Amino acid sequence: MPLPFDPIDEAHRNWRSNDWGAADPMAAATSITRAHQVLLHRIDAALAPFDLNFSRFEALALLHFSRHGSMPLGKVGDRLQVHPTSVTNTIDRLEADGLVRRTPHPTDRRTTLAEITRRGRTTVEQAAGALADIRFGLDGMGRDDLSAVTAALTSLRQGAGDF
Amino acid sequence: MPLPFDPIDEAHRNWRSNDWGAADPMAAATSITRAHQVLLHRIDAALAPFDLNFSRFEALALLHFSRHGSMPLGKVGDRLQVHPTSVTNTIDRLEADGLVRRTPHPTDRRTTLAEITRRGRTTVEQAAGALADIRFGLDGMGRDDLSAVTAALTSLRQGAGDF
DNA sequence: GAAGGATAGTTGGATGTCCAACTATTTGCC
DNA sequence: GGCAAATAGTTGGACATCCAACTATCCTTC
Repeated sequence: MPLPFDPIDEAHRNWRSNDWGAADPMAAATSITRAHQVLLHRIDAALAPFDLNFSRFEALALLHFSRHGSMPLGKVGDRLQVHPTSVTNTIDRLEADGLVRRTPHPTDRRTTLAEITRRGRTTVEQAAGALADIRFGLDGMGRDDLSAVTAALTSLRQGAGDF
Repeated sequence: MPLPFDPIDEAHRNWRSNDWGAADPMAAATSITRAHQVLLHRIDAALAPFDLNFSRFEALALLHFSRHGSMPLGKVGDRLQVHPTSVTNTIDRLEADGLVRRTPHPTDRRTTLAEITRRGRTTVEQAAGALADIRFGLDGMGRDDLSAVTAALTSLRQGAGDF
């Protein structure tokens, strides 16, 4: 049941004809919002067989690529740009599924390390394959569009102080 | 506390060197996810003085631009691409704040109309101004980047069956 | 070397989204 | 006409995210 017109294009026209200002940014922001929604849905569907969602997958992949297969929880949050409470939640769930293990930091007793297990490694590799199969939900976008989006959003992320 | 490197770029390199496949789509999907997170935070902050979030603002703007200032709840969900439950929640809150009013459909007694109030109209106009002031959280992106993103994501939305 | 402030992680509460199931109405079909 | 199927909206439950507040530990500074 697709709409007979592009809703964002329609909104864009309305904003312009009513002089609400910033019509172009409005269209871009709305596009990003909707794209995120579509992607998340597709990605989570592809990860469901592994009992993962995108957040848990990202955390697992981060640990997998880390030098020692482990990392302080706070650092996980910094890297994935999520709130400490979300890290707690994410790691809780991964630990319950045996994909990650909490370990005390060798010298700092405040710190807890998340360490990926053997099962975590095999799972994340299979899950990565599933995501690659669906091209991260981006089917329908060509190579050019892909790199255009990534490049254009880099300045936004930089402006937000990510790096 | 920005990271000393671009985390998505880093992930991109890891994916390539480990032959996990679809490294470009991965980078694009992760960029969109993070961009959405940044935008939503900035937009919600700008809307907070009006007791609105982005969802409620979108619903209000949709009603404002509608021909009769009212629309069936289901149609609101179709246009904003959100679940019926979310529409109920959104309209509940708008109605509690006196920005919208539920009205029975004149001929179909299953249907409920959401009708924007006078206060809703003045609020949405002020809120739109606040969003225009921050360029929808997209400061840091130039005109070209803006239109590039919107254009590139159009094919994604179309592929998702939006229109 | 002890006190005050910073840092790491968790808990509880609020919000928002989705899904499954439900009620009430309307439509389609014989 | 009447009954099955479709449609509109709501409710309750699951889940994820954030914020504020809290405990435990470390660091700084005098």
